[in-house]
Amino acid sequence: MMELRHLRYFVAVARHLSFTAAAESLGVAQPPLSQQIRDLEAEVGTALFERTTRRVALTRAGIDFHAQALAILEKSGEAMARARAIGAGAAGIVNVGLTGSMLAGPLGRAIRDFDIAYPDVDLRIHEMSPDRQIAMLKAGQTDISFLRSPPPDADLVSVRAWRETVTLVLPTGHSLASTAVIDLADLSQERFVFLRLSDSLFAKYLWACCVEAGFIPNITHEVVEAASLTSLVAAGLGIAIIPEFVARLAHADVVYRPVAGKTISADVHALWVRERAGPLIGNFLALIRAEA
Amino acid sequence: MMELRHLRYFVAVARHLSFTAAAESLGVAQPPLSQQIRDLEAEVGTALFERTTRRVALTRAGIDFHAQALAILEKSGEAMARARAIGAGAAGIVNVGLTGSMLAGPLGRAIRDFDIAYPDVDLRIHEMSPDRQIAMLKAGQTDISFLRSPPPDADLVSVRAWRETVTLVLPTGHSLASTAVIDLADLSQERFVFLRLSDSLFAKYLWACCVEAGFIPNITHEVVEAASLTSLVAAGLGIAIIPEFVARLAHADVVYRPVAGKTISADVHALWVRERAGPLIGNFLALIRAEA
DNA sequence: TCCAATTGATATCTTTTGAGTATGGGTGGG
DNA sequence: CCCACCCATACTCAAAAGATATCAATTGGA
Repeated sequence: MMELRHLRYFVAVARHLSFTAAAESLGVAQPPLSQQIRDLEAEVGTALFERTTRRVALTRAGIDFHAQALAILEKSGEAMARARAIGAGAAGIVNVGLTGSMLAGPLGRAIRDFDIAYPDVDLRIHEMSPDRQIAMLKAGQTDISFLRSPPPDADLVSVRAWRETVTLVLPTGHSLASTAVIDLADLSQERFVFLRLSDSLFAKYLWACCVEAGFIPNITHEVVEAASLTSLVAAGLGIAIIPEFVARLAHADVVYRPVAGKTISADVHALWVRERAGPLIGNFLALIRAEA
Repeated sequence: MMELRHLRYFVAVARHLSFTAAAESLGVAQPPLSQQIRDLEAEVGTALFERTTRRVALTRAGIDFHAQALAILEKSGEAMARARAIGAGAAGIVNVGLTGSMLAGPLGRAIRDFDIAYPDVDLRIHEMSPDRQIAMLKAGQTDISFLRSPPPDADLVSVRAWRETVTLVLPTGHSLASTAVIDLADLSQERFVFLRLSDSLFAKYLWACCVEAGFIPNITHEVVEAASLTSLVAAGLGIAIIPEFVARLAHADVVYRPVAGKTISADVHALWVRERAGPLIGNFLALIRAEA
């Protein structure tokens, strides 16, 4: 059975056109080299060298085989190097699931840093709704996803990637639009747009903050995507409290105001399937933490 | 050192996702298989399988390596098959040198037959002057050449490929143009165009035929290419005796007449460098002889 | 023309390593 | 909780690769 050794030996003899010289370059004695070439020729079924005791030359079959052998040896080395790089987390593909409003924060900078630090890694961004992100993760179509306060799930690992502060969003004509310092308790009579309470831990947390401030928020609409909140506010359907980085996506017709008093924070979590966690996920998270 | 065996074993395990099943399909026991995979992983430097005692799965590095390994194994088999085919004379490249006037005869049909019989052989035709053909042969740029009566050469093997009869070429207005039977002796007072006597054995042979017929030909021009003779006759510079197949290339302004009496024949020889003679040359010549 | 030097092939012995057998350990199913 | 299945480990054996010594053939030079 042909082995790469045969090819290595063959290439050496073809390069030197001398068994003695090739053997020396390979660090073996000449007779075993002759033996291996002989075995190779028997396996291939035709002579690859024309040899007199004085000159060694490639046959036509040998010339063709030499080109093939070089390619095979190179490909073998490449395959090992690639596998090694992937194993070490320096190469491969990472499919990242996220919502569009996520890129304005540390994640956007981390992606840029990652491209520079790991040029052999193909980082693919998939912008999706939060529930679709969960589905894609479980289907194995994405490797990691970033969500604001996702529901707990037994199959998924969830760690906090970074924490954002929040900001109040008001329509431009709102009575508080020109007020500099607004406390949460000042909003007790307002109508609110919220993230959907059933799957957003952040929404539940906000609710609790309102209750603590002494009122139950009057929620007129619940949406799934954080960036949609701003649009609803602009449409005059209520006011909202949104993560700071979402506010980076500027919108006419609204104004942003900090919320005074107790600090309200929005956590972004990274999620992945435990069994599919490759070394790249760790590398990526490390970069995000460096940016946050 | 990685060998093809490692790849074969790896691919088998990847296919079955089971060491036991893979070992059975390979015809080896399971422990050596485990050992070889272990060695491979050590060589590559990263795990290729994730194995519990219950399930075997490819790692990310393993998935990539599997694709590479399949490609390498396929390429290895191909390389062997190709070399074997070339060695057996069923594949490769044959560079054929010839003059344009040669293709009208058995050679043209043999080339067609050869393309059908040996589809993996690339037959390349190089149309050249006779002396250039000799130079190309010696330089190793062509493998075989076809010449009418070439000069003997110690470096070259020369065998008769086929024999053609000859025909007399006259300008249309010639006094013998309407004569049915013409004997060589009738031409003693004519002006002739000949192939160059210094390198054409055929020309020397024709000269000898004329002498035998009782006259010394009055040669007005000597050329190198047989097809040129017809053009010179058409131009009224003399008459010529040319190989039969050259007459296939019809020309206005000339008429062809057989030469009565002793049969005059033109031999076409195949030439090649003895050391560079591959099996394809023999195959090609066999087809030509079948057509002749 | 002949001798010496060089090179590849052959024979034999040694060493390496791949393969087989026996067995242990861990996990999932009944 | 135990059994069965599967991969890993330990040990032995055989096959094959490698080393050494030697032969045969060819070429270059005297």
